Amino acid sequence: MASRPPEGHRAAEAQTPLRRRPSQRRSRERVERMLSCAAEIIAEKGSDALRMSEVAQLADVSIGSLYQYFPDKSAILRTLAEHYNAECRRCVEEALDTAATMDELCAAFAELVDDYYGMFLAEPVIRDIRSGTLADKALRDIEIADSRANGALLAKALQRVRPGSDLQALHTASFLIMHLGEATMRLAISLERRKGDALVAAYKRMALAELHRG
Amino acid sequence: MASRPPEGHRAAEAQTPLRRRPSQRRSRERVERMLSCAAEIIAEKGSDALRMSEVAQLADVSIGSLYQYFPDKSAILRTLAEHYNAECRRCVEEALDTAATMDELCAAFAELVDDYYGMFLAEPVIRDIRSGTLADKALRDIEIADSRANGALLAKALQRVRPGSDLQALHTASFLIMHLGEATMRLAISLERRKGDALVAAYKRMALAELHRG
DNA sequence: TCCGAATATGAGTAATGCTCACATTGCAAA
DNA sequence: TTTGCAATGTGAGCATTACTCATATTCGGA
Repeated sequence: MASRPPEGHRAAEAQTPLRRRPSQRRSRERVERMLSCAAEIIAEKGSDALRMSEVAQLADVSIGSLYQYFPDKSAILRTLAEHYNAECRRCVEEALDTAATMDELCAAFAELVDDYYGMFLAEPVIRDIRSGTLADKALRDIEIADSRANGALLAKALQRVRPGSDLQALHTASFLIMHLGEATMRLAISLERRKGDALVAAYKRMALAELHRG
Repeated sequence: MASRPPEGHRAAEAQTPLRRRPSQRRSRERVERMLSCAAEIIAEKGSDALRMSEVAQLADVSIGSLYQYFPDKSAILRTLAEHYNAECRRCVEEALDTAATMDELCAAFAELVDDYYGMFLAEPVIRDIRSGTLADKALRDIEIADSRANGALLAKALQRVRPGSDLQALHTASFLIMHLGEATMRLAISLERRKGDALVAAYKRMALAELHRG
């Protein structure tokens, strides 16, 4: 057949969900358009209602072109998810990296939780993609990897602030705290606002207590 | 095997997902067969790979008959989920209702977590249906309702053991603890065994600390 | 200007959830 | 027993949708 995926240059290259890497400007812009149109549709109707044909139509692109770059529907969701996760990770890193004492770290974490919650409330696409309303194994794996990455950042900060802790235990606890944070957000946004707020507050208390204990 | 969902006697009975209630013996047995065959397929290949045509074939029933009772595919999953949830709820109730002191309650809770984890590990159908690998809004709602019900049981026990607490806060915390317990299980079973065990242990510590604090 | 590679196209295929018009069976009253 | 109606059973076929592929077009550089 054709020359297929970008003949792997570096072995370590994380596999892009893209089937074909757009090299010319035209195609790069088209891929951008496909993604933003997909996000638009998700924001409006939810990812369950995402139809490949509709993405193509809205992006003014043929279905064939869509599949030229995205091997399947899930690849679009994955690309969007990874995009948003990378953004969030930067926030987490920035928030936690500056804390020098335990108290500062706890304050930073508390603020981070609120920011995260605010983002879930404000961003329909994030809300939808992470809402677990997805039948996508790959998406779940991405989410777990994201929790793990955020957990690593938290563990690093904890170790800096209170050295000498058991590293293994630190990573486990941090991973869990981050993952349960996401679970809490997902649950909270599916409830009426007041109850959601209360849940997030309860989670914050629980997580902070765990941080203090170590 | 079992005798169907509780034949709705009370008006408050939640609406069965069944489209039509089988009244004659033949049809009752057929519906049983449909459900157990569906469970069998899920155990073998996962609910993603569940095909209505395959359920019908395995249960030796026509597709038309399947749809005579289950309005759609999701209804099968919902029925199974509610069945398992009811079973679990009975365990939770039994475990928590006998505790008379705070220490007893904590011990009961700790044992409950282990039992729950064991069940997730042992039951492929539960594992699959609750694994979030589902694109089903209705399923999510059922799961949330389940957390809420289990949370109510925990709140009741807490109030008995340590009266005079803020009821509202108690319910919020209990709901969250139960829901995060499920989130932890789901995460744990998708990891290698050792790491899963460590996560569950970490969750247990966190939850017990929260119980003690109140 | 011209060629090979990159890119674009959309009619067509396959898989599958679900419907519906009709057939069969069970039950009870006549 | 017969009869009639409701409950139950059937499966060919419809509708939707993810995805393919043979072909056409465009781009970039020689």
